[in-house]
Amino acid sequence: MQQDRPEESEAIVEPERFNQARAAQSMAILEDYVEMIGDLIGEFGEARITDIAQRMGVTHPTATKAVSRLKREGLAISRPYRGVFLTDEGAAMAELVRARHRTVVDLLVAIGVPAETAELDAEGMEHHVSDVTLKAFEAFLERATSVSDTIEEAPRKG
Amino acid sequence: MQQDRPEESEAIVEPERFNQARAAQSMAILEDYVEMIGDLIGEFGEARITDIAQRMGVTHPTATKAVSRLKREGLAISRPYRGVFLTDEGAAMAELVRARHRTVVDLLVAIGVPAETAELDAEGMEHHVSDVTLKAFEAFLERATSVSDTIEEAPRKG
DNA sequence: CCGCAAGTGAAGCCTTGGCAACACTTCTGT
DNA sequence: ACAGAAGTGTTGCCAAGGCTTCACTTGCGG
Repeated sequence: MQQDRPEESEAIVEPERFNQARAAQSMAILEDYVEMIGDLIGEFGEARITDIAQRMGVTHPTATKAVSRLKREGLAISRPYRGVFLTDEGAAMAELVRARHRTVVDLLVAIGVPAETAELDAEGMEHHVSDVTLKAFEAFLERATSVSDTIEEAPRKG
Repeated sequence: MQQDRPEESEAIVEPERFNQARAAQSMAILEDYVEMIGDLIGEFGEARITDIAQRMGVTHPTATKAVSRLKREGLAISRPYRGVFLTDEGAAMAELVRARHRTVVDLLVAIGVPAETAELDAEGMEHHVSDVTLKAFEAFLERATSVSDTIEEAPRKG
């Protein structure tokens, strides 16, 4: 019953994608928090633990712990009983994450996914979208947009 | 500096997508193991802990623990020092996961993502693709396929 | 048939990301 | 000015998913 085991090369390549997926996962929450803190600072001028916790749907100790990790990673700073702020690095990450999120949502919508579903699914998917894939998404959207312009604007003008 | 806080409705809806993403994440590893076990059974007639561990890129105790969880969830069965097998439920899940994986990879490729990158990114993304989105992917692929048929076959026939 | 290598299991540890409970600050209204 | 409410921090707990180490079965070769 036992056939030959896969070649060495296969055996080594296979697990890599799982390792990569796991690595992406460990960044995912950090990215979510950074983006959220960026949003809050944009809206209120500061990000408070309670607000972060509420928006992330977790309790405040969980948010505190996450912020600790962000500080350890050099993405955020904070002083006791004061708000949380992003470092330059953190702000840059927030911007990238936000842009990627938009692109993923736009792509899903362009593919034909309902906007609300796109928003929900993008939240989980976005963290696994590599730079290469992101570029492909952008290129596709550009093509799709010009096509829909042709279709939608022609009658309007006519 | 402090503006008004968001409306109640926003405050409640916001966290939902994170909760959903987290729930998907907790299923992700289960799905990966189930699919992998299905693959191994298909190839060798049985799935052994060592092989599962090797393919997943983890040590064997980790695989053992994962299998324990699968058994607890009713997706797999096993006896000490014997292989691991899927229940009907587990086999059904494996099939769904496999099909979804293929669809996601195909979609990425259709969008213009290099095959190898598509494979890597799909591994992480697939677990966050809802049924609605999957349906949209399938519909898009059907359209894209017929279009490329038109483009590719026309010159061939001419 | 018996011993040793490979495979498996079990225990214990780490980190992460949740939680609740409790302690302490800050802020606010009287 | 101060008491209570709201916000924040701390501590300790849990489960999951990693790991290493060690013990035990299995199964195969001599």
